[in-house]
Amino acid sequence: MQQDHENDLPAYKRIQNVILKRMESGGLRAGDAIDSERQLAKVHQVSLMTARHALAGLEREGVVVRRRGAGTFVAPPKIHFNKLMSFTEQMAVRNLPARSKILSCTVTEEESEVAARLALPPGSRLIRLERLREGAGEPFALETCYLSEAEFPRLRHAPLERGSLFSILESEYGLELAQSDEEIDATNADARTAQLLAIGKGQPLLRIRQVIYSAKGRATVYVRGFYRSDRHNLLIRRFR
Amino acid sequence: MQQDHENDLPAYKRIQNVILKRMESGGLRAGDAIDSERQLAKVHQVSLMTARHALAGLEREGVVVRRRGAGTFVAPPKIHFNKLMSFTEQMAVRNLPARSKILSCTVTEEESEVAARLALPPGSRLIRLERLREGAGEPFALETCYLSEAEFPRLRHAPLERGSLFSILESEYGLELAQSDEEIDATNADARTAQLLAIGKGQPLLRIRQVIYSAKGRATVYVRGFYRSDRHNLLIRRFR
DNA sequence: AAGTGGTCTAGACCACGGC
DNA sequence: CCGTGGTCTAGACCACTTC
Repeated sequence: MQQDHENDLPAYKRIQNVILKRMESGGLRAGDAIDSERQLAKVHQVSLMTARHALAGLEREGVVVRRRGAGTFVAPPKIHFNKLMSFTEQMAVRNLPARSKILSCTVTEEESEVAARLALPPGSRLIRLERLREGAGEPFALETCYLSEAEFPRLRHAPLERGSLFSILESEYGLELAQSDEEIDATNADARTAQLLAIGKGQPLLRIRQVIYSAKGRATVYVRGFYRSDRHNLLIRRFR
Repeated sequence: MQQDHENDLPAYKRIQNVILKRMESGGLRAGDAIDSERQLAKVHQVSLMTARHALAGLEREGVVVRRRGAGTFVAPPKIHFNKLMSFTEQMAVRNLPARSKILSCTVTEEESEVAARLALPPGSRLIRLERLREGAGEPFALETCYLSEAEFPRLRHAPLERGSLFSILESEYGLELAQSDEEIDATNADARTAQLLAIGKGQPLLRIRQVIYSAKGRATVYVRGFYRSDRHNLLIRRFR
């Protein structure tokens, strides 16, 4: 007997899922003890190394803390540092209602610099989507994102007003987003941006230019955003 | 026979060290194949699981890439994203000469908000060090950092003009810096800051407020910095 | 002393990659 | 096809924490 039985997941992942589900459902709270390796091995009918593998994976992801001699415990609620999240998700964390107004959605062939950042030849046809982001009824940010039209042909006619772009990419195109590299600086609002964001001209803005990569390492989306610095705060964690 | 022989390191760490040493010495370059699990097991006289454990650890740290069916390879040189670096170190990466002008170095008891961020009681005596950072002869940033005077009594009389604060803390006080949490937004330069940074009043600045933690998890340094956005670009990597 | 995680063994079969 | 990493077994001893 070996490997999976009921479905095609490896045993260690099944164990992880059981634990994760118990945490989501509230059965396990921060600080609570998780079943020990030996208990898990017995309950799930696997060897000790497999139970260990499951817990080690959860520890690497930060959802669990292991203390020798003591046990394995649910990690304290993690603040989402350096997490790539859609605007919708960011607002959800803050418990704010999110809305997006689509200002334009066109195809351009003349943004060669953006094309280069997406590793596409100059002159490539790019979907250019400009959106005004609102949280709690207040304008929050002005975001322009670019994607290859060849790669996402139907996207222009998708219900972009409703769901987030991230979720459409993930569900409709099976795209798995993995990471983003971002370039951050400060600028002053020009007249149009100021008007859209309902602030005075010359007010300071955070400018974030990000290249979002898929799990396969492909540069997939380019986003340039201007964020009201009185409404938005970037939180970053760095390591030595 | 089991566990270590020649020294008190676990076998999997000894294997890792052998590989790391071979990479440092140039014997292994980016893209080169590492010995397979089975080879390592045979060479180091350990079981397959132990050799696997060694490679899995190296992969987690990003020094190695594993491809099923193909092998394990030295990872491409990693660009240092989200790395906590001193100003001096940042300049060194860019090959720019770094200089700092100390504007003031005093003790304050009235910065209760900063004290709170360092987990000190309000009214604590704090060293307050204000420095103008210059790179390539141009003013770059205005940084004010705070430390507990009780914890670093001699620091005020250290040669701060010369070495970086980081290196003094690490060498003189044996302090091991581990991470920093940073809050980033944009502001406009006020009159004094503008003059010091040699820019026009109202020009956009990146404001970074960071709490630097020691390896023991203790909040040790608080830094508030204003960075010329025309000279400085923040690079960040986020993960999904 | 009892229980925990950390390390380790000596094998096994599977899925995948490159030739 | 053969070699690779991925998963897994059924145990073992050690170091540590908690009681």
